[in-house]
Amino acid sequence: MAKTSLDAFLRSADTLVEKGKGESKPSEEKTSEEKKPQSFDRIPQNLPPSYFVSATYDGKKGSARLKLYEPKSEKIYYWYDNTGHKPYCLTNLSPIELEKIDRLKTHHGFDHVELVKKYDPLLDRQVTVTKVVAKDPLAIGGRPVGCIRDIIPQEYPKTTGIEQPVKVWEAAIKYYQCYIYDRDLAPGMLYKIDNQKLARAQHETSEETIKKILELFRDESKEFLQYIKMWARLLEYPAPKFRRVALDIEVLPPLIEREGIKTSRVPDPREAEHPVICASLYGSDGKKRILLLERDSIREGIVKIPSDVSVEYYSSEEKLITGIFDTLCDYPFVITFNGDDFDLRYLFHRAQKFGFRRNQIPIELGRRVCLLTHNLHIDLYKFFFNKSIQIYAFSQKYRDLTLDNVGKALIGVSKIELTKPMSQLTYTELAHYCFRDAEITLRLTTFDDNLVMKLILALTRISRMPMEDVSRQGVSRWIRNFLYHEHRRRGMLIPNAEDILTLKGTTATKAIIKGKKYKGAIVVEPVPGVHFNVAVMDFASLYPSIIKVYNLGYQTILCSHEECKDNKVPETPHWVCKRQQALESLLVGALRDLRVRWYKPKSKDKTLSAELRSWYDVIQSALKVILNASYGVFGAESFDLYCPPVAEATASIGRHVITQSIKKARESGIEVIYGDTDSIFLKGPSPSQINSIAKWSEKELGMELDVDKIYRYSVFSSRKKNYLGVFPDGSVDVKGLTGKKRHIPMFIKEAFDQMEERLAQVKSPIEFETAKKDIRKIVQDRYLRLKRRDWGETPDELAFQVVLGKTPERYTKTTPQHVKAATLLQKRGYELKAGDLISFVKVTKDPHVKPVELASNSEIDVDKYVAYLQSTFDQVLDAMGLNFNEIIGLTKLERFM
DNA sequence: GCGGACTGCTTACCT
DNA sequence: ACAGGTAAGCAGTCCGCG
Repeated sequence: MAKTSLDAFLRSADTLVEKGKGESKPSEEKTSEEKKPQSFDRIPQNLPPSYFVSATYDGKKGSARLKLYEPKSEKIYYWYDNTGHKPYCLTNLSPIELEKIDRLKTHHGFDHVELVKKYDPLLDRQVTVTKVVAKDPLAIGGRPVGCIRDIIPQEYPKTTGIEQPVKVWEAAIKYYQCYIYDRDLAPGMLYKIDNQKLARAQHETSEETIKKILELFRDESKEFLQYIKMWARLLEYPAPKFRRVALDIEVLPPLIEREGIKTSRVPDPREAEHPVICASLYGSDGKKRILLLERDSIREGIVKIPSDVSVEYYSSEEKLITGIFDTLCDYPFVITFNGDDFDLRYLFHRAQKFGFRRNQIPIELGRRVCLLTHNLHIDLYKFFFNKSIQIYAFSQKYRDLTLDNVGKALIGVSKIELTKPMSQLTYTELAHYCFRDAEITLRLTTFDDNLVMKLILALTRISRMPMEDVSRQGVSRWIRNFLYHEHRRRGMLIPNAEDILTLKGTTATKAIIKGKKYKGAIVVEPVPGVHFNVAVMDFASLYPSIIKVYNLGYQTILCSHEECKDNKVPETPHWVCKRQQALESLLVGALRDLRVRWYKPKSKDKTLSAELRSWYDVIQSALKVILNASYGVFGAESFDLYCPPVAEATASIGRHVITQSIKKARESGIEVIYGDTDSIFLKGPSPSQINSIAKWSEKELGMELDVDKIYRYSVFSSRKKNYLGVFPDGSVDVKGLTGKKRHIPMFIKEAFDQMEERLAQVKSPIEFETAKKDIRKIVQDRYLRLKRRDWGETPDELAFQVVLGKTPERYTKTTPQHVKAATLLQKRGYELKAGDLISFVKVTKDPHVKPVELASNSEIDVDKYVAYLQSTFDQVLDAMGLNFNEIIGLTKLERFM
């Protein structure tokens, strides 16, 4: 092994010469015979219980290939399908008619046809369709032209006597997904292989728990209970340890001159023109390695690297790349940050440049992804990019999608700052820089007891997708997938999106916002002022509850039965089926109930072990992510079961429910000071009043309305979605106020925070009066500091920070201020793209904005900042009976002038 | 030619 | 590539104005 310990590293000069001669060949040794069968190509006769983590189609074998993670040896094993399962699609054209299509019969991928019975959920009846079976999945629908789904004609001339339009179903489903559905497999669960047969491995302790869970739902229907049981089985199962390695590479691009400054461009992974000079591999097993390419240009003295990190030198780039590949194959899971688009893609092309043969590169190159042949690649960039994950799993803790930002926000570790170009770094600097990236990447998956890995596993189980897919795709795919799975399991035809739309595509309400498809939620006009003793009641998962209780789904909305037409959705012409149960209603309903009644309470149950509690917490947050999107997807055109009236009905029932609740509260003599979508803010309610409202809701609406939080007091202006509440423990809940928004200058935010601190101390209306005096002082002080231009050496504190929604060139309709500033930056040679954060200040001279890094104190337009200070504080001042102008000492006359 | 009223665009937020 | 509703600031447009 060409490993050099720290000591050797310090004596690097000698080592360099030695390797330069090529005497030590780490890579060749590692790929030798004894290694290979150990690390992959494992096709066992019998396999101890292993987690089914991924599935693909193997073109050479012509069958599904599953990857199983065996948690004891911590290795990936393969299993190839041996049941003869084949890809197919369905059509309503009869075998006789299909027989007449020459291009189908002679298609190289065509196998045979057979008749099958299915239930058509749109027609609500049994149908017989033809299953067109193919030899390989690409023959069905994988290619742009000439695949079976296009060959089966869409229209027939009248003379043929074929009346109904010809349809093809289920042709766009990925083969491995189809395989999972048909065999009712559960990704993320334990399987074993007995005599070459794949079978579920049971888990004893979770069966005990499932009995307990079922008892919670004794009143529910048998069908519903089955779903509770199915989900509980998937979710109770504990998670294994995932042995994994984080990878990060550094590439050396040439220097270019820009405005006299030497910089470089980000290397293009498709071209892979420049050398890979460093790679870091940070293993969950504690193995930490830095692989460096020897370069003549580097001379350096004594260096420091933590002693548990091994540093290895490679005399050529080929050997370095081989070294990386060998390690990647050693681990069942490989973690990167943007490896799909950079690290793995670069390595793939770079290896090709060096003439590596296809089987020497363990990377499967896709258009948007880079998977690994023998194991699994999780790209954390894709996972953290997911909006639902950002908001609901990590409550917006990170906003900029860079490794530095996510690292800082979630684990408190930043990237190492580079002060010079890559080419001028010493080995130590380079090693440190690269290593830190790999460290952050791995630690993003280990923090909070491996939260991220567990979350991905939980989502894998719910969505029934391979781990690689679930970590890369959005919530609408997850939801579509478990719904598709259920269709197959129950012998239901999976409808084509256009058929749902033709039959049930209309909405009837008018949205308040221009350009939206239907009316959404209600926001109650707040009662301005300071209110003491406020109880906030809300419906736990309102929309999922509605979907469950009102039996909503694409099948049941606007169904074909006369008898159901009187089962109207309030404020709409829509009706809901009384005969059939919607799949969405059952599946989403069961998930909701499990979260609210089991996982959420268990995640806080101190009698459980910390380990179990943490698992339950993962489950409840995975469920939260799914449930929060379960209504929205029906209104999203990109969703494959897109059904606008389902979304519209959900929102409409939501409005009905909240309106009824407000009415009930007022009738009980409680003042409702605010409400938004699923919540009502009650002023000074008695416990019995709260109790009676909760009871009423349960009985009349069939939904749980509970106290969510209590405020010692709350402050409302007349603005909706804008308020401040102080909890009994003194912590402050700020919603929607400008003072809390991320884009405002620190200088203003600081003043706002001071006010918040002061408000936290207020316990009674009397104390409020003295707090008001202090708040006046806070505002006054900020105002005077602005007037004195007293904010520091640089205008940094005054910078607004706004995200670029798109590349600057693509703002064609207007040019907002941050875009003006961005353009100025571009002129200086910065490359800007969507998602970049622009920091700018307001100045007196013409475009009135300037990027903060180009601005000086003297140019600042103080009046603009005073105006901004005013509008920020106005949101709370008027509620407290204060006036900004009066505070800063303007007389009425001065204000008028 | 200029200012006010208006609409539209954009971002950040709430549920 | 889940929805709609709200606030705020600014860009751009229209219209009146002897």
